Amino acid sequence: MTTGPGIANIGALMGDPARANMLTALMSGQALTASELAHVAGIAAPTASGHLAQLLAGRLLVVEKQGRHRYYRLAGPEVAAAIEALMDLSELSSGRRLRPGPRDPELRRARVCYDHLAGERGVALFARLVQRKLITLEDGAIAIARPGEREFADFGIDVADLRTGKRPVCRTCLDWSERRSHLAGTLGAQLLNRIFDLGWARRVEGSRIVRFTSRGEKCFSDLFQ
Amino acid sequence: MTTGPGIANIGALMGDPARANMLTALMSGQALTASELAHVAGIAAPTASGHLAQLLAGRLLVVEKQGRHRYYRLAGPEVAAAIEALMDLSELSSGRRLRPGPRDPELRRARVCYDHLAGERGVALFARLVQRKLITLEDGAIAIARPGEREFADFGIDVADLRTGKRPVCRTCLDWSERRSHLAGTLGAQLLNRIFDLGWARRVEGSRIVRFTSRGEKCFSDLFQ
DNA sequence: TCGATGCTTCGGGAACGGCCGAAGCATCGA
DNA sequence: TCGATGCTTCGGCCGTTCCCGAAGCATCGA
Repeated sequence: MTTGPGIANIGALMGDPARANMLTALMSGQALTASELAHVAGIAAPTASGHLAQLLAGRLLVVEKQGRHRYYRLAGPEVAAAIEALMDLSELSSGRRLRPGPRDPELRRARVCYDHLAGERGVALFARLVQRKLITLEDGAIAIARPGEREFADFGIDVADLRTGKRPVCRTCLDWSERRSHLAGTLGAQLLNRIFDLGWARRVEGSRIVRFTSRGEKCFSDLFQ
Repeated sequence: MTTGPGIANIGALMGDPARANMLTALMSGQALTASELAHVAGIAAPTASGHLAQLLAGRLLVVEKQGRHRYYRLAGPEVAAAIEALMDLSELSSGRRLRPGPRDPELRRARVCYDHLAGERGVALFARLVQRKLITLEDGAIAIARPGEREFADFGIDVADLRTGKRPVCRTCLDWSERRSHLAGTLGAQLLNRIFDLGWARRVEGSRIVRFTSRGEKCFSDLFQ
C-alpha cells in the first residue's frame, strides 16, 4: 500500500506551504488551536481543518480537546528534528541564514516563550518542580500540589489569585530547543515575573533572550531545591 | 519571493514518490546516471530528466558530466541527514522498522557497497591510501600513484589488469553512514576480493555485513600502514 | 432552551504538477 | 562522416489536491 518510500508521504505533508507554516508555528512547542493555525497559514478555517486532518493522519501532530477548542501540537521530538533538518537544508540552499534559532547559545540557555521561561533553565525548573512534587503530573493533567502552594507563596506568588482567570494555571509546553517540557500557564508566567521583579534576570532588548545576573543565577539554581 | 517557509520547497521536492525513490537510491553514496535513476523511480527518461532538473535547482543534488553520461549524487551530508530524519519519522509513524540502516553497529562497521568495502573500515582504508599517497586525489580526479602500483601488486592485485575494462579503476563513493568517501571502481572491488580470498573476512548471508575474523582484523589494520 | 462560537464535513471550481511520445543536442565509436 | 546511445526540451493530456462558501455538529454561557 505504501507507494514509494515512506519519505515521500512525510515530504508531501511538509511540502505544502500552508502545512509548512503550521508546522513551523508549532516548532515553538506551543500548542495552538485550529483557528490560530488557520490564521498563521493564511487560509480559511475549512481549508485548515483539512490540512490538520492530514497532519494528524500522518502522525505529525497530536490533538487535545479542551472545551470547544482543539489544541494541536507536534507529535514528538522526532517530528521537530525532521523539520529542523529541513530548515537547515533550506537555509543552506537558499544561501542565507533566516533563523537565529537555537544556534545562539544564550537563546538556548534561557528565553521567553510568550510570557514564561523556556530553554535549558525553563526545562530544568519544570523538572525540579515535578521531582519535588510541587506540581503533580498525572497522564496529561497537571496541577499544583498542596506543598507547592506554600512554596510558591514563599516565593511571592498567590496561587488562589492565579485561579481567578480563565486561563489555565498550569500547562506544559514542549521546549523548542530542549525537546522536553517546560511550564506555561499563569503559574509559569508569574514565576518569570517574580524572577524579573527580584532582579535575578532581565530581557535583552529586541530579542527573546533572558539574561541572568550572576547573583540571579545562583538564587535561581537554589530555588525550590 | 519565498512563498511560505523554505521547508515547504524542500518538503515538496522530497514529497514526490519518483523523486523520493531517486533520493533514497542515492543515499548509498553512489553516484548514479540519469537512466539508472529513471529506472529506480519507475518512470520514463523525459520525466526523470524533469525531476532531476528540479532536484538540481533545489540544490539537493549535484551533477558531474562524464562523457555522455551524467552522474548525479546527493549535494552533501546535510541532504543525507534530512532524508535520514524523514526516514526515521516515516518508520516511526508507520509503526514498523523498514531499514536495518546504520543503526546496526556491525553494518556501520563494515559492509558491502555494490562490490567494494564501505562503512568505518572502508572509509579508514581510503583515508590511509590517500595519506600514504598510494592513490592521488587531485580536484576530483583520482588515480593510482607509482608507489601504489607496487604495494597493490604485493597485495596480489595486478593494476595493469584492472585497466583493461571500461569501468574506471578508481572512483570515490560517498559513504552512507560515515559521510566520507571510500574507494569504489575496479580497484575497490579487487581489494575487497582479496580480503575475502585471504580469509580475512566473509559476507554474512542475506545481509550486506562484512564480518572480519580476529586475525583478519589485525592484518587489515596493518595493511598499507 | 437558545444564540454564539469553534470546528468539521460537503460540494464543486480551478490550478498546479506529473506523465509520456516525439523531436532535438551532445557525445562516442567506427 | 555516420549511426548509436544518453540525455534534455517541447507540447498536450490527465489526475491530484488545494481552496472556499454553505451547511452541520459540538460546546459554552445565559
